[in-house]
Amino acid sequence: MLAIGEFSQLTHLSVRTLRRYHDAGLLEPAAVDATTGYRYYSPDQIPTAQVIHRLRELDVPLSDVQRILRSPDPSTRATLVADHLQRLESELDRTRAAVVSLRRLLRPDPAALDVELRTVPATTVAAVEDDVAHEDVLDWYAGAMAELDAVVRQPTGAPGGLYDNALFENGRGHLLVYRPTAEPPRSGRVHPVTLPAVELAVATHVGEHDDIDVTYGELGSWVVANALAVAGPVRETYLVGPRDTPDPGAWRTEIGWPVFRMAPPVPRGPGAVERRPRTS
Amino acid sequence: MLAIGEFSQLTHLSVRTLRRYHDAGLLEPAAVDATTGYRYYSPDQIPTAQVIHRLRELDVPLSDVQRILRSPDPSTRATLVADHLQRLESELDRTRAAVVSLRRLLRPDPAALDVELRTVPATTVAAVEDDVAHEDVLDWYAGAMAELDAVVRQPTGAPGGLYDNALFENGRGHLLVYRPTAEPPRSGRVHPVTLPAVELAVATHVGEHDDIDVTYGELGSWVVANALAVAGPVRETYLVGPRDTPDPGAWRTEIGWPVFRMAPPVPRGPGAVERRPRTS
DNA sequence: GGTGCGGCCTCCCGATGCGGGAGGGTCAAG
DNA sequence: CTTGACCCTCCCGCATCGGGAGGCCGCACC
Repeated sequence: MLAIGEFSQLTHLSVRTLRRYHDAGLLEPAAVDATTGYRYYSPDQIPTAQVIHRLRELDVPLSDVQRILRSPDPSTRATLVADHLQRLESELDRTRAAVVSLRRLLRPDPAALDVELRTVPATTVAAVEDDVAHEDVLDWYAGAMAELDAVVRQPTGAPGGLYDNALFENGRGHLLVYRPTAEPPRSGRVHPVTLPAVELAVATHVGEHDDIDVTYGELGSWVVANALAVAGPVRETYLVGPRDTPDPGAWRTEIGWPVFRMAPPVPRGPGAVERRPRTS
Repeated sequence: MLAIGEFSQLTHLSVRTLRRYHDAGLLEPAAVDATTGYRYYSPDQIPTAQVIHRLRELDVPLSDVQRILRSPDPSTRATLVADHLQRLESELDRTRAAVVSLRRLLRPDPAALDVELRTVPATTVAAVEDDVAHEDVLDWYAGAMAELDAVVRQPTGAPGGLYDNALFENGRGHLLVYRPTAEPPRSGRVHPVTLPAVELAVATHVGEHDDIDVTYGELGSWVVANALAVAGPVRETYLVGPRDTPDPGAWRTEIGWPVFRMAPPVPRGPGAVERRPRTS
């Protein structure tokens, strides 16, 4: 039996941390003196303590560590651990993207962005839509696009998506991906949707999506500078993407921000009702 | 001028977060209405907001973000950013090591560790020592070893180190690295030190140090199982290391834990004083 | 000019995981 | 028994984010 200080030396976990893990039910001492409250650990607990230590180094939350330790058979355990490693991978991707994006932001003199104002008529397309949380977007997108591809046989244009602004503001929002086709089918999650007519401020993003936020920002600046206001979900159109060519440098994504001309500060005739709608 | 909600849409930062960044002095709105407290942002602030967003994605603390933004010339800025990328790199290393170590811990049936009890006489060696914080250990070690190598011309044995237990318990502790030699010189930080005689429980760790903590734990179990107690700083001896061969699989590190035989629970004669010292 | 609702404000609290420190009991060498 | 290291509990602070309450503001609409 080991006092907490000795156990601390053997496991390289601080005494404080060991007490916390006890309170959290993560690593119960083999014995606790009922009168003094002294914790005593068994040498058998060293491996467990080390597993906890390593998982914490991987930023696995304590609750998940507990779940891993509680799972009795090694295969469940291995699965849970593998899930976390997966999470680490995707975090790494995110980090990589942030670095790319940051580089572009800090570049001394960025090239001016080409923005085009385009009037888009209402269109009926085959679509998949859902309310999705920010962190699930990539997975959801992959699934939805795959389903669209499987169902839509004869697309008449590039695929695209509509992304609710609330997605970024509140962490979740309404997403819609679509593929234009002559006779939009109804199958599984796929169903016909009529996209409303809008006026779009359109810019084209070149390359991977790592730094697409920068293009978003530049487009946003342009919109504001031209006395327009944002109205409704952003539209992305995937002109050239990974499905078309493996070369990321050739990818082209159109970003279209629905805009409304701000009402000029002059008296208007009774019929000329053109208001800036609420941005929802 | 943009209200906070519009600015939020353009930058993909939540309204709450924008307010926090204002309070923190990170991103001051271009104008604040004195009577209502309404924040108004200029489109020029979009790039700044995005830089903040990206830096935060890289887990740069707000205070450092502020420092980066406040630094006027781009080269200082680039240096600060590069420092953080450096930090990310080393974190990545740490993560990789944790994964390796975890794999070994979760291996179904680990091979039993060979432990040897060895009596080591007092030795005078050339040493560099210091109080070092946990996170600085690797850098300190590299510098100290380099200095030793430069000064000690004719080593008579493998290099080694003594590592205070407090290093792991409290996050900082006393470190000493040494090289045995016939006439320990005194030069710069290098000076002669007499290592006290100890009885060591010795195990050999094979390969990189990623999972050396696991070996530590197994050695610790052995020590406790054999009714010994830890006394004093751990000793590592680098029998074969990166300086000897580039093949990590051939590296050999001896871990020696100073131990004291626990006093048997029988009355002792007056001269037979053999006590378990306090572990400090 | 009034109304309604969405946007904005401030302030407080919780989660997370770690450490610092106060105040006091326990253990074992001498 | 004394002494000093060790252990206990409890409270607070850190950083960053989100939730929610309670209330003012502004703008489209009538």
